[in-house]
Amino acid sequence: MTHTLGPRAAQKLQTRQSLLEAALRLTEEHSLGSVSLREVSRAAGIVPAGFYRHFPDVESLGVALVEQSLGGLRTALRAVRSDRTDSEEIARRSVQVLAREVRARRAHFRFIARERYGGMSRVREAIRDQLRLLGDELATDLLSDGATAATVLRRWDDADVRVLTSMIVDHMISTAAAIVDVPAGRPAVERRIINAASKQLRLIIVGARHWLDPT
Amino acid sequence: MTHTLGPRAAQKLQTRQSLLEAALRLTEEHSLGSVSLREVSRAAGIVPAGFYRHFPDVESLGVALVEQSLGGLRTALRAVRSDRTDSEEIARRSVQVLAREVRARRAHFRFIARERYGGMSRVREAIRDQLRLLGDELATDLLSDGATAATVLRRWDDADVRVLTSMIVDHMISTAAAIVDVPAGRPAVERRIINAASKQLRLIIVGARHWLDPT
DNA sequence: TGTACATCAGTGAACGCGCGTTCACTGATGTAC
DNA sequence: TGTACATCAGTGAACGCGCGTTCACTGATGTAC
Repeated sequence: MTHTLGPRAAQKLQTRQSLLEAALRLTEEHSLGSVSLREVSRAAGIVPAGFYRHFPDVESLGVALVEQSLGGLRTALRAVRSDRTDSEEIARRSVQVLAREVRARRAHFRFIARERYGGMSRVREAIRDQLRLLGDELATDLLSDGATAATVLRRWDDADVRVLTSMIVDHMISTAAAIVDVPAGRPAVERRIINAASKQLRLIIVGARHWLDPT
Repeated sequence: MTHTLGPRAAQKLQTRQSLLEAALRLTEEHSLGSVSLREVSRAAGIVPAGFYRHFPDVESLGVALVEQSLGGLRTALRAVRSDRTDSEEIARRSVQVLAREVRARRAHFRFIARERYGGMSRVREAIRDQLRLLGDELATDLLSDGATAATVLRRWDDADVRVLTSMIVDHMISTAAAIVDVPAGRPAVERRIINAASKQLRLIIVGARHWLDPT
């Protein structure tokens, strides 16, 4: 059985969370690579030496942050696709969920966009792994029995399906990056981006539908 | 008239170039934000104080690097599209040119991919501006008289054309980022990425062709 | 329940180091005559 | 062409500062009996 945490363990968890949140906040300005261990510790309200009780270095904290961020997104997207309708509908709603998630956890996505290519190597790796998982899950769902998309996609070979899903995932992350870059308080710009993203995703789907017989 | 540079000005230009190249080399490891003025100067073979004869700070050097990198890509792509054939052909050759450019100036593209979202704010801005120009140029070319694509695209409104071209540009940069991330000496992986990228670009084109009458 | 000892999250001081920036300088190149 | 002065790319030393890491520590929480 998982027995309740004692006060000590609970406090430790809370401090750990403070460190993660502090890093997220500091990452809005620069990338994680230029955030110092002392800065994070200070922002989390502990002394620098205390940092080592939680992570061996800032990069490891970054890896934890990736898992927290993209793990959450995966959960949210799984929920959308679970009650499945046709692929257009899934697409439209996926963008909606993405936009909602991005708004709700803007800092997390800014972090992912920042670090995806710009970050420290283990952080980049962690992101790549999580995005691969996202693509795999999407492929499974698209090929599953219930979805209408399956009737088209079942004629594709597996490699092509993965090409498609990784394109969709890429598009998702680019969209998140673009939304996150919108200066605060410019909802019109944000709406334009979301609009464009929906169109682009629909364009991908139209392309997929006509892939095997382009005329 | 532009008269030949004296030895002094020529030497200055050469040092400036050394600084840019040094920054590019150092950027293969970390992002520019965590490269120090002293590191760059050292790598370029001058004393730290000498740096200020060329740039007020590392960020400004970054902006110069963006212009050098993406300016070159724009020139190369303009050449591809100038002898125009049908859009499918343009697409295929664009990916080829991109792949060739990326191989030829790998460090430049790693830099762009790194800094696009992860970098310092003025560098990000410079990249955004250059990519917007790339998208504009592509839109102009696609709508121009000679291209077959024009017969389809002329029925689109301008905003939709820009949605399409920015999608293509995004795809291009993602592809470059992916290629650059390939560990050296894994040509098979690189070929797989280029292959996938070509398919994805073709899928975009198929989608565009059927955009106005899906079914 | 009470006691004696173990654990360990967080402390506070100390260290050596590379950083960005300043400054007065040097000496080769450039310019005016 | 030669001379006298101006320019300015690069020098070298110095500064104060925040950094990552180490260490012995404290005192609240946890555990065994």
